[in-house]
Amino acid sequence: MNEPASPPAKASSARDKLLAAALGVIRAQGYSATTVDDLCRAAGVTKGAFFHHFESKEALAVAAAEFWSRTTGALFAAAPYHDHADPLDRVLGYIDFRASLLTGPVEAFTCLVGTMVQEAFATSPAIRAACDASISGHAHALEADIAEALEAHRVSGVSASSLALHTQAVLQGAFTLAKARGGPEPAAESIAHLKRYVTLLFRSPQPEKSPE
Amino acid sequence: MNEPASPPAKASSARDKLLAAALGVIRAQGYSATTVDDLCRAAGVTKGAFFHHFESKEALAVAAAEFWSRTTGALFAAAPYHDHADPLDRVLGYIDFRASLLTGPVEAFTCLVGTMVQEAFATSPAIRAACDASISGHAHALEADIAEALEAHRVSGVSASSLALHTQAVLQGAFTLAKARGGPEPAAESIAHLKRYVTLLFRSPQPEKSPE
DNA sequence: TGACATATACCGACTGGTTGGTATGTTCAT
DNA sequence: ATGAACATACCAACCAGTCGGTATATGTCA
Repeated sequence: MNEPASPPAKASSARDKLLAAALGVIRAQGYSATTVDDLCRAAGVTKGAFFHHFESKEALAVAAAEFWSRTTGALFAAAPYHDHADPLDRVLGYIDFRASLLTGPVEAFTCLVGTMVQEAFATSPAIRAACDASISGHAHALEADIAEALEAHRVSGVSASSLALHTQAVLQGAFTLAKARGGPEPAAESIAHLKRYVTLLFRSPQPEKSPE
Repeated sequence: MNEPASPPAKASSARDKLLAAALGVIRAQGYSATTVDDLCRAAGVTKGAFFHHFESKEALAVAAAEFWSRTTGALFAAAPYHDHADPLDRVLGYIDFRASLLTGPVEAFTCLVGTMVQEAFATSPAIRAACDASISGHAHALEADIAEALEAHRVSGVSASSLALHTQAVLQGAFTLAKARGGPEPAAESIAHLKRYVTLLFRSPQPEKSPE
């Protein structure tokens, strides 16, 4: 929120190790089932270091959500799909890029904030808000390309923000199915359906009536 | 699994109360954060009764997933969308019915097994399997109508099972977004996108090439 | 009929290990 | 020597699960 700009420009090591460890441990075990000791063990730090850097377990979760936003934000910002000239190609490229990330064990490609918000939305307003900011922020980054594509292809009756959020819903649901099934296959298929939806939406002849 | 047919044909009261209470409590707090005492308090029974009927907390979760499948299965079986003559109308009616359920607080319309599998998929094979059975079973109930509609409208390149599973992914993702945002609106919009996808899929001119 | 056995359903105090968090240091760069 | 960055020992509350007991229904044999 309102940190003093940046401590001494060099972040403390234990804090970074804890945040990095939290991404993996919480995605695999969930937030509630993850103990402070689990996180300290995974990060190779002591409990004293944990509570030196974080006021509480909940504060670490909020910081982890922000850390997640930063690291995934950088990953997507550096992805090659931005190079396409046509905005629709950039949107479809984003979807392909998401599909290409579905490798390794399930806990390695699923979403930290999606997992956390499921457990904590009703009990921790701070965690809920941090997870919302992460998902909504990521959706917002897509919105410009989607809006441009909608205009270029004269698609009406669909808002860019709504479609951007829908892509995130499909991805979150794809992760849930992957967890239930125990593998990435259903997630890959769902993302393929999402791509087909976007393709159909931008290719279909425009109806003159506006939907509800 | 292999119970002696049916105890004395009259199920025990404490067991039913615990299962019914579990649906609400676990959806609001998550599985790990829900204690056995929480469940006993909500059900109005004692701990002795809990462990008389369930071997462990994990066993209750598995039984709750099965109970969830039964009760939601009955709800959807009794829904009016089955009356449509056209199979596509039944599929679209199902989607509308799902949208109509998005009322009240978030924890009242979200999915028990989707919530549980997020936390337990990596730590409890039994819970993961029970949640998978619930989601996959529900998808399977849709598959017949979808298959019929695909054939009637000569849609190719999309399998009924894949599309059925995708509807569940969208719904699960819609719930995740609703939890993050704190209200049903994003879920309703995502379900509207799903309906648009199905509509476009069944109205679009068929390409001769088959997708990957 | 009634004494006795058996089984199920339930009660609630108790336990041993765990939990998030604290109190009190120590180390080390400035 | 001062403060930030750790480390270690500790604590009270909490947790899942146990255990000895009670209540009640049903069967059964004399």
